[in-house]
Amino acid sequence: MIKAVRGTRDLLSPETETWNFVESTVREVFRVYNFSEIRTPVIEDLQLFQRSVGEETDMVSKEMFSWEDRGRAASEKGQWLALRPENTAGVMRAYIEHKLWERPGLQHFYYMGPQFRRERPQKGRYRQFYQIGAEVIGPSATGSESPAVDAELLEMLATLLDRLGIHGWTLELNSVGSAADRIRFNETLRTALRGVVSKMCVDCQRRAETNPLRVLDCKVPQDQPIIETLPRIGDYLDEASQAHFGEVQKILNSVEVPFHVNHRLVRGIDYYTRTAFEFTHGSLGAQNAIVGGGRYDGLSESLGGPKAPGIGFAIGEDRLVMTLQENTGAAARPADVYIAPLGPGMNVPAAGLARELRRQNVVVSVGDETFRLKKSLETASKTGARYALIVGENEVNSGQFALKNLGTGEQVSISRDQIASTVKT
RNA sequence: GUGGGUAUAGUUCAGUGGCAGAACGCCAGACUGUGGCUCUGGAUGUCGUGGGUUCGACCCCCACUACCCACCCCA
Repeated sequence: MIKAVRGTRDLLSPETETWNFVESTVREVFRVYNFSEIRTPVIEDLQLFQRSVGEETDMVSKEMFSWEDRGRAASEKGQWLALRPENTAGVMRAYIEHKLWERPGLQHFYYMGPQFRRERPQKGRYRQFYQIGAEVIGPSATGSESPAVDAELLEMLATLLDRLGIHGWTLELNSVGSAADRIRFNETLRTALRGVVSKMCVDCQRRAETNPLRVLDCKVPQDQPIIETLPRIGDYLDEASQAHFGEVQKILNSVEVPFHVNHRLVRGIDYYTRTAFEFTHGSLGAQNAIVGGGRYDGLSESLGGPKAPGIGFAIGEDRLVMTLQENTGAAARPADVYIAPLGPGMNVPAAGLARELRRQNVVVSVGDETFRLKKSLETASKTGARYALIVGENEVNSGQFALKNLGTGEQVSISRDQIASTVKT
């Protein structure tokens, strides 16, 4: 048997109803913040991710699906392609490629779609997973660097989660500083670690070399007291970054979006600067982040574009749906009417009736003339149809159809032009 | 990439070195144009794959694969 490949899965009804609910709510909420949709390709040039996400990150160095495409001629070298592991880089690529800074004002984008990372699957983590994200990008003159943009984006997320009925989320907020701040802080951190790292877990010993920032993220209980003694990035921010971070918090407080500052929050993508954040949810097990994001003031330049600061986030849709299904059980959407053709030749009038009703927006499901009535009614009620419409010789001859309410058991005989209105009320 | 667990019917799971099981679901009949309830019957299947031990393996051993959970990383 051919099966879905490792880390991928089929989404079936009724779960797809929850996905549709999420996506339509997202479109509604994002619309009032005046974001518009962007769709970028699933396949991109490998270099796009090497230069934005960072060559040294796990995402690029270990987790990417990439391959060399065939050249046009057999002798020609092919281009290295990759399935996108995230969507911010693609959006920024499109922004630069189409010179979207020429459009008036600050650009507000949102996207939803599959992303691909070749990781070991586990709860809330798949090789093909779905992200819903938004990005705000523009030249400095459009106000793209303003802390108000950060706060607005976070407020939009809070509104979305509330509207979806997700309770118990927490917003963790930090500032990772400018690129220059990060370099200075990394030096300091490395120095500080030199004295204590031998007493820490093996992972931290490795991180101290490869990516010292991640030591702050360590969850091993024995390491916690040591981590408390390490320098905080908050103390190494330049004045502008400090002011920015302060203003973001001030606005969030004023619009009553609860958050807490987590000085140890760091993120695994190179392009993040200043504001970094995560929304987490307790019910998810180890993969508890449902949203992650931050500011990326230098990303455009690193992709060869003009200065175009921005900020964005990505929601893990798979994880979000998981939290939702613990609260609300999604129900499959049944038909309004199940048409039961009864006896030879009845498929023909049944098809005509079905077409007529569907034109009036009635959800119709049709049986087959070979079914015995008992079987038709049974199928109708098992699949949740609200009404059964019997189409037999008697009905066709008289023009009066038997319409049975499957909830109450009540049955009426009505003419064909009364069916739609009866069923809808 | 590392560690642990699991693999038997459509689903959830029992099971024993000697005929492959239950519940639910599915199909049919009882009831020829009236569902839900009930009763009766049926099909469920390469017991994950490949080797080995054995008179005999779904069971014991080895390898592989897949899934789940965790690490790592991230959404």
